[in-house]
Amino acid sequence: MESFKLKKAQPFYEQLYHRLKQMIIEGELAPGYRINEVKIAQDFHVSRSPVREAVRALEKEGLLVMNEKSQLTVYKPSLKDIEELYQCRMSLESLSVELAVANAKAHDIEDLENLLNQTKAAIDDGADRRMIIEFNSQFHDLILAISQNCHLQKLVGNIRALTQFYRVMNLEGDGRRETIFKEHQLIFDQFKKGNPEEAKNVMKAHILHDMNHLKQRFIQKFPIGGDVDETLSHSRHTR
Amino acid sequence: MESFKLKKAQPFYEQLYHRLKQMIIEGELAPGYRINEVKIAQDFHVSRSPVREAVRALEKEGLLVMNEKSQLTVYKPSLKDIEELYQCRMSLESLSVELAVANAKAHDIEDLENLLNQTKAAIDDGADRRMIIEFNSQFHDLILAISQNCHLQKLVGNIRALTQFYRVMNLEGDGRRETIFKEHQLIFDQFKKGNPEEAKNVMKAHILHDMNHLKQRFIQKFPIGGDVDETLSHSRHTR
DNA sequence: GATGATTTGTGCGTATGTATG
DNA sequence: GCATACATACGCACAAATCAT
Repeated sequence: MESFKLKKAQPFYEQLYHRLKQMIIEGELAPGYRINEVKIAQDFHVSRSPVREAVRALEKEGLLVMNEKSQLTVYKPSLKDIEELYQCRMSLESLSVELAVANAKAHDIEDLENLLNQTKAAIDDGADRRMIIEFNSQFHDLILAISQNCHLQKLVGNIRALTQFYRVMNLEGDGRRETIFKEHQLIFDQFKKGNPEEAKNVMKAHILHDMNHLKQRFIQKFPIGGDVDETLSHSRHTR
Repeated sequence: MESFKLKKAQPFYEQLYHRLKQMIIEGELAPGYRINEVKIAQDFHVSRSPVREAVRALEKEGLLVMNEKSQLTVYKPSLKDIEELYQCRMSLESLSVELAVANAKAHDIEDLENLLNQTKAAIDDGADRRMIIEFNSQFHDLILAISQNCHLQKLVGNIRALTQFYRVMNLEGDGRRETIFKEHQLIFDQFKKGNPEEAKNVMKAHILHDMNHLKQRFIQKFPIGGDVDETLSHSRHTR
């Protein structure tokens, strides 16, 4: 049963879109899980109309997948997806940082520095995983914002939902927090130097490292054929 | 022996999505035009439910824009959009061609060559604009297909709708058909040489040239503030 | 296959909110 | 402001497709 309360502010379909997205990314809706419009509607105490509209949007983002028989299931990560998505990220985010370095005003650089300082403090405090993930995401988002290209932001947004699937896994392993932080620092250095070309290279290397780490973790966790989970598709009879 | 499969009719919301998209790209629905769900539903003799679902999808693609008061209007091109979108294309399609050159099998290279030959023939025949646009798009699409990265294809698809807005304008001007063809040829040369790195550069240059040409045309056509059209918002009383 | 149970697709009524005069 | 017209958001009912037995 779902106890999430709907606020009347945004339209229902909008709120449902965000909430369902969050549920998928956080694993509340397991990969491969079959979605049922009626059940969602009941859980949220709304009709199917807004649910359907939200679902269409999630489909376009790849978080929900529809088969030939109009059945919806939750996105299921795979090794090939990691490779494909991180190739895309390398391409888009290296453009992002290139533009950002070229555009950056003094206060932008300050913002980045503050964010890194906060992150450093959080790491030293042994802050919880969720917070580190959040700070790391913010670093990439801030650069994106500084780059001042709305369409680029949208595109990165389009795959972000899927890449966030992997953010948790990305922190697993020895010294990952520190490694990622150091690489972010390297990117920041190029902001101070005002060198877009080199910033691009460092960003590309950073995302490549993440990708390689993820691929390795993924193979370790799901050695056979890359199938994430077959057992969860039955957890449907909640109601 | 192959069994003959009948296609099941697509759901209305799916068909509406494609049709509306086409209408927007081809200018049947003018930029800035205010969309009315009820009217669309009446025009297509369906109810508002499938219209709403189609509209949500188009919104996510940026072809329809919703303002704070829940009013929908058709996307309106701008100079800044040209720059932003073509920067994104440079990034994504240079990745695309890089991967494609690395992956390309003999038959892929043949396919590309055939396509270029057809294009050449069409240009020499003075074929109609629509056909040239189609061939040029196919060239980029084929490379994308060869690159074998589904997510990359999706991302390019996400901005394609908007860039197609500009494809017509892109052919306007002296010798544009020939110029574009020559640049496609240069890209193809790198396939034969099997040089991904250089293919990338040539592709980037190609899209940059298109962008610069478009910006110039755009300024010529809409000198004041980049506003495409104010007069068309009235052409609604079709029914 | 035939039948009942699910689930998706679609039409339509109504409430709420927004523009217009 | 006020009344009217109109657009959108949502709920609900029924039809069509699919699944299970």
